[in-house]
Amino acid sequence: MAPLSNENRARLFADLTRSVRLFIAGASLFSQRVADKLNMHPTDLQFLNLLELLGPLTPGTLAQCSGLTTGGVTVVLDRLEKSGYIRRLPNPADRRSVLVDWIPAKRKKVTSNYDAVEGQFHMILGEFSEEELQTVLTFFSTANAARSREKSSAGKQSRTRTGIGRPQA
Amino acid sequence: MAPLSNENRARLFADLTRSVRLFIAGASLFSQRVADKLNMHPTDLQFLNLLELLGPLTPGTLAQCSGLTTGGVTVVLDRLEKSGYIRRLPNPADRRSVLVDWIPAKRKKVTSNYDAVEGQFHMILGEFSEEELQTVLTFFSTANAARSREKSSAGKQSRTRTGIGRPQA
DNA sequence: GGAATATATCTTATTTAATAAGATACTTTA
DNA sequence: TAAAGTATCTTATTAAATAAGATATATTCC
Repeated sequence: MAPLSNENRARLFADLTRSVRLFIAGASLFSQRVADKLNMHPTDLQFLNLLELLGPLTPGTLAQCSGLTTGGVTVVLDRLEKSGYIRRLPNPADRRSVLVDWIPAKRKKVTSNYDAVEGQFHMILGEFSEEELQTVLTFFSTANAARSREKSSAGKQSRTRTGIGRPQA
Repeated sequence: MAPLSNENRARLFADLTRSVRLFIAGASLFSQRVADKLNMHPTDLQFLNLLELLGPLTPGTLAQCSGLTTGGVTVVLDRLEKSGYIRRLPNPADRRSVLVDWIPAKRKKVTSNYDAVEGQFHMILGEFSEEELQTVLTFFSTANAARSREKSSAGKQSRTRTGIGRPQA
Protein backbone atom coordinates (compact mmCIF):
# COMPACT_ATOMS: atom_id res chain seq x y z
CA MET A 1 0.00 0.00 0.00
CA ALA A 2 1.92 2.99 -1.28
CA PRO A 3 0.43 5.90 0.69
CA LEU A 4 1.02 4.15 3.99
CA SER A 5 4.57 3.42 2.96
CA ASN A 6 5.13 7.07 2.11
CA GLU A 7 3.86 8.01 5.50
CA ASN A 8 6.26 5.57 7.07
CA ARG A 9 9.10 6.90 5.02
CA ALA A 10 8.30 10.47 5.96
CA ARG A 11 8.34 9.55 9.63
CA LEU A 12 11.58 7.63 9.22
CA PHE A 13 13.15 10.58 7.43
CA ALA A 14 12.14 12.94 10.20
CA ASP A 15 13.34 10.61 12.94
CA LEU A 16 16.60 10.05 11.14
CA THR A 17 17.25 13.74 10.66
CA ARG A 18 16.73 14.34 14.32
CA SER A 19 18.84 11.36 15.37
CA VAL A 20 21.70 12.41 13.16
CA ARG A 21 21.65 15.89 14.60
CA LEU A 22 21.60 14.56 18.14
CA PHE A 23 24.46 12.27 17.24
CA ILE A 24 26.51 15.19 15.99
CA ALA A 25 25.71 17.28 19.05
CA GLY A 26 26.76 14.39 21.25
CA ALA A 27 29.97 13.90 19.33
CA SER A 28 30.83 17.54 19.77
CA LEU A 29 30.30 17.37 23.51
CA PHE A 30 32.29 14.18 23.74
CA SER A 31 35.20 15.82 21.97
CA GLN A 32 35.20 18.62 24.49
CA ARG A 33 35.30 16.10 27.30
CA VAL A 34 38.27 14.31 25.80
CA ALA A 35 40.06 17.58 25.15
CA ASP A 36 39.44 18.56 28.77
CA LYS A 37 40.92 15.32 29.99
CA LEU A 38 44.00 15.84 27.86
CA ASN A 39 44.26 19.45 29.01
CA MET A 40 44.04 20.70 25.48
CA HIS A 41 41.63 22.72 23.43
CA PRO A 42 38.95 21.20 21.25
CA THR A 43 40.77 22.61 18.26
CA ASP A 44 43.99 20.88 19.21
CA LEU A 45 42.20 17.57 19.51
CA GLN A 46 40.46 18.23 16.21
CA PHE A 47 43.87 18.55 14.59
CA LEU A 48 45.05 15.27 16.09
CA ASN A 49 41.90 13.56 14.87
CA LEU A 50 42.48 14.88 11.39
CA LEU A 51 46.03 13.55 11.45
CA GLU A 52 44.69 10.22 12.65
CA LEU A 53 42.12 10.08 9.86
CA LEU A 54 44.03 11.55 6.97
CA GLY A 55 47.67 10.96 7.81
CA PRO A 56 50.45 13.57 7.72
CA LEU A 57 49.03 16.88 6.55
CA THR A 58 50.36 20.29 5.68
CA PRO A 59 49.34 23.29 7.77
CA GLY A 60 47.42 24.54 4.76
CA THR A 61 45.32 21.40 4.58
CA LEU A 62 44.74 21.58 8.31
CA ALA A 63 43.50 25.13 7.84
CA GLN A 64 41.06 23.90 5.20
CA CYS A 65 39.85 20.97 7.26
CA SER A 66 39.52 22.86 10.52
CA GLY A 67 38.28 26.23 9.32
CA LEU A 68 41.08 28.14 11.03
CA THR A 69 43.21 30.78 9.37
CA THR A 70 46.74 29.75 8.54
CA GLY A 71 47.95 31.99 11.35
CA GLY A 72 45.67 30.16 13.72
CA VAL A 73 46.99 26.86 12.48
CA THR A 74 50.55 27.94 13.26
CA VAL A 75 49.52 28.72 16.82
CA VAL A 76 47.78 25.38 17.29
CA LEU A 77 50.73 23.52 15.81
CA ASP A 78 53.16 25.41 18.04
CA ARG A 79 51.12 24.34 21.03
CA LEU A 80 50.94 20.72 19.94
CA GLU A 81 54.62 20.66 19.07
CA LYS A 82 55.63 22.12 22.40
CA SER A 83 53.55 19.57 24.28
CA GLY A 84 55.12 16.81 22.24
CA TYR A 85 52.13 15.52 20.29
CA ILE A 86 53.26 16.38 16.80
CA ARG A 87 56.29 17.34 14.80
CA ARG A 88 56.84 19.31 11.65
CA LEU A 89 58.75 17.48 8.95
CA PRO A 90 60.05 18.91 5.71
CA ASN A 91 57.59 18.40 2.90
CA PRO A 92 59.46 16.63 0.12
CA ALA A 93 56.95 17.91 -2.39
CA ASP A 94 57.40 21.61 -1.59
CA ARG A 95 60.16 23.26 0.35
CA ARG A 96 57.99 26.17 1.45
CA SER A 97 55.74 23.71 3.18
CA VAL A 98 55.92 21.24 6.05
CA LEU A 99 54.21 17.99 6.87
CA VAL A 100 52.65 17.68 10.27
CA ASP A 101 52.65 14.26 11.84
CA TRP A 102 52.12 12.53 15.15
CA ILE A 103 54.92 11.83 17.54
CA PRO A 104 54.14 8.10 17.54
CA ALA A 105 54.73 7.63 21.27
CA LYS A 106 51.95 10.10 22.05
CA ARG A 107 49.28 8.58 19.88
CA LYS A 108 48.04 6.09 22.42
CA LYS A 109 47.66 8.77 25.08
CA VAL A 110 45.03 10.34 22.86
CA THR A 111 43.44 7.35 21.17
CA SER A 112 42.98 5.52 24.47
CA ASN A 113 40.28 8.05 25.26
CA TYR A 114 38.23 6.54 22.48
CA ASP A 115 38.55 2.94 23.62
CA ALA A 116 35.36 3.06 25.64
CA VAL A 117 33.21 4.54 22.86
CA GLU A 118 34.72 2.18 20.38
CA GLY A 119 33.78 -0.68 22.65
CA GLN A 120 30.23 0.61 22.83
CA PHE A 121 30.24 1.05 19.11
CA HIS A 122 31.25 -2.57 18.63
CA MET A 123 28.58 -3.70 21.06
CA ILE A 124 25.95 -1.84 19.09
CA LEU A 125 27.18 -3.16 15.78
CA GLY A 126 27.42 -6.67 17.17
CA GLU A 127 23.64 -6.85 16.98
CA PHE A 128 23.68 -6.02 13.29
CA SER A 129 23.76 -8.53 10.49
CA GLU A 130 26.36 -8.21 7.80
CA GLU A 131 23.79 -6.76 5.43
CA GLU A 132 22.75 -4.23 8.02
CA LEU A 133 26.33 -3.24 8.67
CA GLN A 134 26.75 -2.72 4.96
CA THR A 135 23.63 -0.54 4.90
CA VAL A 136 24.92 1.69 7.67
CA LEU A 137 28.31 1.88 6.02
CA THR A 138 26.70 2.88 2.73
CA PHE A 139 24.86 5.64 4.50
CA PHE A 140 28.02 7.12 5.96
CA SER A 141 30.13 6.64 2.87
CA THR A 142 27.55 8.26 0.66
CA ALA A 143 27.11 11.15 3.06
CA ASN A 144 30.86 11.70 3.28
CA ALA A 145 31.24 11.49 -0.47
CA ALA A 146 28.48 14.06 -0.92
CA ARG A 147 30.27 16.40 1.42
CA SER A 148 33.59 16.00 -0.38
CA ARG A 149 31.88 16.87 -3.61
CA GLU A 150 30.64 20.11 -2.06
CA LYS A 151 34.15 21.49 -1.67
CA SER A 152 34.51 24.97 -3.02
CA SER A 153 30.84 25.36 -3.83
CA ALA A 154 29.92 27.66 -0.94
CA GLY A 155 29.31 31.38 -1.15
CA LYS A 156 31.32 33.89 0.88
CA GLN A 157 33.75 31.98 3.03
CA SER A 158 37.26 32.32 4.31
CA ARG A 159 39.69 31.60 1.57
CA THR A 160 41.14 28.69 3.48
CA ARG A 161 38.03 26.66 4.16
CA THR A 162 37.09 23.98 1.68
CA GLY A 163 36.46 20.49 2.96
CA ILE A 164 37.50 17.23 4.52
CA GLY A 165 39.28 14.61 2.49
CA ARG A 166 42.62 13.54 1.26
CA PRO A 167 44.53 16.57 0.05
CA GLN A 168 44.06 17.04 -3.66
CA ALA A 169 47.19 16.73 -5.78
CA MET B 1 31.47 -20.11 6.21
CA ALA B 2 32.01 -18.48 9.59
CA PRO B 3 35.68 -17.40 9.38
CA LEU B 4 35.07 -15.56 6.15
CA SER B 5 32.07 -13.85 7.66
CA ASN B 6 34.13 -12.75 10.64
CA GLU B 7 36.69 -11.33 8.32
CA ASN B 8 33.99 -9.44 6.49
CA ARG B 9 32.59 -8.15 9.73
CA ALA B 10 35.99 -7.01 10.92
CA ARG B 11 36.49 -5.08 7.73
CA LEU B 12 33.03 -3.59 7.94
CA PHE B 13 33.65 -2.54 11.53
CA ALA B 14 36.89 -0.85 10.61
CA ASP B 15 35.37 0.90 7.61
CA LEU B 16 32.43 2.04 9.66
CA THR B 17 34.56 3.41 12.44
CA ARG B 18 36.53 5.44 9.98
CA SER B 19 33.45 6.63 8.12
CA VAL B 20 31.75 7.73 11.30
CA ARG B 21 34.80 9.68 12.34
CA LEU B 22 35.04 11.35 8.95
CA PHE B 23 31.36 12.14 9.16
CA ILE B 24 31.83 13.84 12.51
CA ALA B 25 34.85 15.78 11.28
CA GLY B 26 32.83 16.93 8.29
CA ALA B 27 29.92 17.95 10.46
CA SER B 28 32.20 20.04 12.61
CA LEU B 29 33.62 21.83 9.61
CA PHE B 30 30.19 22.39 8.17
CA SER B 31 29.05 23.98 11.42
CA GLN B 32 31.92 26.42 11.26
CA ARG B 33 30.95 27.34 7.75
CA VAL B 34 27.36 28.02 8.73
CA ALA B 35 28.45 30.00 11.77
CA ASP B 36 30.74 32.05 9.51
CA LYS B 37 27.88 32.79 7.17
CA LEU B 38 25.70 33.92 10.04
CA ASN B 39 28.54 36.00 11.45
CA MET B 40 28.45 34.15 14.69
CA HIS B 41 30.69 31.80 16.59
CA PRO B 42 30.46 28.04 16.40
CA THR B 43 29.42 28.04 20.03
CA ASP B 44 26.53 30.38 19.37
CA LEU B 45 25.30 28.16 16.58
CA GLN B 46 25.73 25.14 18.80
CA PHE B 47 23.39 26.75 21.30
CA LEU B 48 20.79 27.42 18.64
CA ASN B 49 21.04 23.83 17.46
CA LEU B 50 20.51 22.59 20.97
CA LEU B 51 17.42 24.77 21.31
CA GLU B 52 16.20 23.43 18.00
CA LEU B 53 16.71 19.83 19.08
CA LEU B 54 15.69 19.97 22.71
CA GLY B 55 13.34 22.91 22.95
CA PRO B 56 13.55 25.74 25.50
CA LEU B 57 16.44 25.09 27.86
CA THR B 58 17.85 26.65 30.99
CA PRO B 59 21.33 28.17 30.93
CA GLY B 60 22.42 25.37 33.22
CA THR B 61 21.34 22.70 30.80
CA LEU B 62 23.02 24.58 27.98
CA ALA B 63 26.21 24.57 30.04
CA GLN B 64 25.92 20.80 30.42
CA CYS B 65 25.18 20.21 26.75
CA SER B 66 27.82 22.55 25.41
CA GLY B 67 30.61 22.05 27.91
CA LEU B 68 30.90 25.75 28.71
CA THR B 69 31.02 27.17 32.21
CA THR B 70 27.86 28.92 33.38
CA GLY B 71 29.67 32.21 33.07
CA GLY B 72 30.50 31.39 29.50
CA VAL B 73 26.89 30.49 28.87
CA THR B 74 25.79 33.89 30.12
CA VAL B 75 28.12 35.56 27.66
CA VAL B 76 26.89 33.47 24.74
CA LEU B 77 23.27 34.11 25.67
CA ASP B 78 23.91 37.83 25.99
CA ARG B 79 25.35 37.80 22.49
CA LEU B 80 22.46 35.81 21.06
CA GLU B 81 19.92 37.95 22.87
CA LYS B 82 21.47 41.18 21.66
CA SER B 83 21.47 39.96 18.07
CA GLY B 84 17.84 38.95 18.42
CA TYR B 85 18.07 35.17 18.08
CA ILE B 86 16.88 34.18 21.53
CA ARG B 87 15.10 35.51 24.56
CA ARG B 88 15.16 34.65 28.23
CA LEU B 89 11.80 33.81 29.73
CA PRO B 90 11.02 33.26 33.38
CA ASN B 91 11.20 29.60 34.29
CA PRO B 92 7.90 28.67 35.91
CA ALA B 93 9.55 25.74 37.66
CA ASP B 94 12.25 27.77 39.42
CA ARG B 95 12.44 31.49 39.96
CA ARG B 96 16.24 31.53 40.15
CA SER B 97 16.31 30.17 36.66
CA VAL B 98 15.31 31.21 33.16
CA LEU B 99 14.24 29.41 30.04
CA VAL B 100 16.07 30.24 26.85
CA ASP B 101 14.07 30.06 23.66
CA TRP B 102 14.21 31.10 20.04
CA ILE B 103 12.81 34.33 18.80
CA PRO B 104 10.58 32.53 16.27
CA ALA B 105 11.08 35.06 13.49
CA LYS B 106 14.82 34.33 13.49
CA ARG B 107 14.63 30.57 13.26
CA LYS B 108 14.39 30.39 9.51
CA LYS B 109 17.42 32.61 9.06
CA VAL B 110 19.43 29.87 10.75
CA THR B 111 17.65 26.71 9.65
CA SER B 112 17.68 27.75 5.99
CA ASN B 113 21.42 27.10 6.05
CA TYR B 114 20.64 23.44 6.48
CA ASP B 115 18.20 23.19 3.60
CA ALA B 116 20.88 22.12 1.14
CA VAL B 117 22.32 19.38 3.34
CA GLU B 118 18.87 18.21 4.22
CA GLY B 119 18.10 17.96 0.53
CA GLN B 120 21.24 15.89 0.01
CA PHE B 121 20.31 13.82 2.98
CA HIS B 122 16.91 13.09 1.47
CA MET B 123 18.50 12.22 -1.84
CA ILE B 124 20.78 9.72 -0.17
CA LEU B 125 17.98 8.21 1.85
CA GLY B 126 15.74 8.08 -1.19
CA GLU B 127 17.81 5.15 -2.42
CA PHE B 128 17.17 3.23 0.78
CA SER B 129 14.34 0.78 1.33
CA GLU B 130 12.14 1.18 4.34
CA GLU B 131 13.96 -1.67 6.08
CA GLU B 132 17.27 -0.04 5.37
CA LEU B 133 16.07 3.29 6.69
CA GLN B 134 14.98 1.54 9.83
CA THR B 135 18.42 -0.05 10.16
CA VAL B 136 20.19 3.28 9.90
CA LEU B 137 17.75 4.82 12.35
CA THR B 138 18.36 1.99 14.81
CA PHE B 139 22.07 2.61 14.56
CA PHE B 140 21.74 6.27 15.43
CA SER B 141 19.09 5.79 18.11
CA THR B 142 21.11 3.11 19.83
CA ALA B 143 24.26 5.18 19.67
CA ASN B 144 22.48 8.22 21.08
CA ALA B 145 20.87 6.17 23.82
CA ALA B 146 24.24 4.73 24.78
CA ARG B 147 25.65 8.22 25.07
CA SER B 148 22.78 9.43 27.23
CA ARG B 149 23.37 6.52 29.56
CA GLU B 150 26.97 7.63 29.96
CA LYS B 151 26.00 10.86 31.66
CA SER B 152 27.89 11.46 34.87
CA SER B 153 30.13 8.44 34.46
CA ALA B 154 33.31 10.28 33.44
CA GLY B 155 36.33 10.90 35.62
CA LYS B 156 37.67 14.38 36.30
CA GLN B 157 35.52 16.84 34.43
CA SER B 158 34.07 20.28 34.86
CA ARG B 159 31.16 20.17 37.23
CA THR B 160 28.84 21.41 34.53
CA ARG B 161 29.44 18.88 31.81
CA THR B 162 27.21 15.83 31.69
CA GLY B 163 25.45 15.00 28.46
CA ILE B 164 22.98 15.62 25.73
CA GLY B 165 19.35 14.82 26.22
CA ARG B 166 16.14 16.16 27.56
CA PRO B 167 16.79 17.83 30.90
CA GLN B 168 16.22 15.42 33.72
CA ALA B 169 13.40 16.27 36.12
C1' DG C 1 8.75 27.22 60.68
C1' DG C 2 13.42 28.70 60.25
C1' DA C 3 18.43 28.28 59.87
C1' DA C 4 21.85 26.23 57.08
C1' DT C 5 23.14 24.39 52.87
C1' DA C 6 22.75 23.89 48.01
C1' DT C 7 21.68 25.49 43.43
C1' DA C 8 21.00 28.75 39.19
C1' DT C 9 22.43 32.51 37.09
C1' DC C 10 25.07 36.49 36.57
C1' DT C 11 29.18 39.77 37.16
C1' DT C 12 33.94 41.19 36.81
C1' DA C 13 38.67 40.73 35.98
C1' DT C 14 41.75 37.94 33.53
C1' DT C 15 43.69 34.71 30.38
C1' DT C 16 44.55 33.27 25.94
C1' DA C 17 42.71 31.38 21.48
C1' DA C 18 41.99 33.05 17.08
C1' DT C 19 42.14 36.71 13.78
C1' DA C 20 44.03 40.06 10.44
C1' DA C 21 47.60 42.00 8.04
C1' DG C 22 51.75 41.58 6.43
C1' DA C 23 56.64 39.34 6.02
C1' DT C 24 59.56 35.62 4.28
C1' DA C 25 60.82 31.88 1.50
C1' DC C 26 60.00 29.04 -2.13
C1' DT C 27 57.47 27.62 -6.55
C1' DT C 28 55.31 28.29 -10.85
C1' DT C 29 54.32 30.72 -14.97
C1' DA C 30 55.24 33.65 -18.67
C1' DT D 1 65.04 35.11 -15.51
C1' DA D 2 61.44 38.17 -13.83
C1' DA D 3 56.86 38.38 -12.08
C1' DA D 4 53.17 36.48 -9.90
C1' DG D 5 51.47 33.10 -6.89
C1' DT D 6 51.50 30.12 -2.82
C1' DA D 7 52.76 28.15 1.99
C1' DT D 8 53.90 29.18 6.27
C1' DC D 9 55.01 32.11 9.93
C1' DT D 10 55.12 36.59 12.78
C1' DT D 11 53.15 40.33 15.38
C1' DA D 12 49.69 43.12 17.21
C1' DT D 13 44.97 42.97 18.32
C1' DT D 14 40.33 41.37 19.32
C1' DA D 15 37.26 39.08 21.90
C1' DA D 16 35.73 34.31 23.59
C1' DA D 17 35.93 31.64 27.56
C1' DT D 18 37.44 31.00 32.23
C1' DA D 19 37.66 31.50 37.28
C1' DA D 20 36.16 33.33 41.38
C1' DG D 21 32.83 35.22 43.66
C1' DA D 22 28.02 37.75 44.24
C1' DT D 23 23.01 37.49 44.40
C1' DA D 24 18.69 35.38 44.64
C1' DT D 25 15.92 31.49 45.20
C1' DA D 26 15.26 26.38 46.63
C1' DT D 27 15.82 22.64 49.44
C1' DT D 28 16.98 20.09 53.54
C1' DC D 29 17.19 19.07 58.21
C1' DC D 30 16.38 19.98 62.64
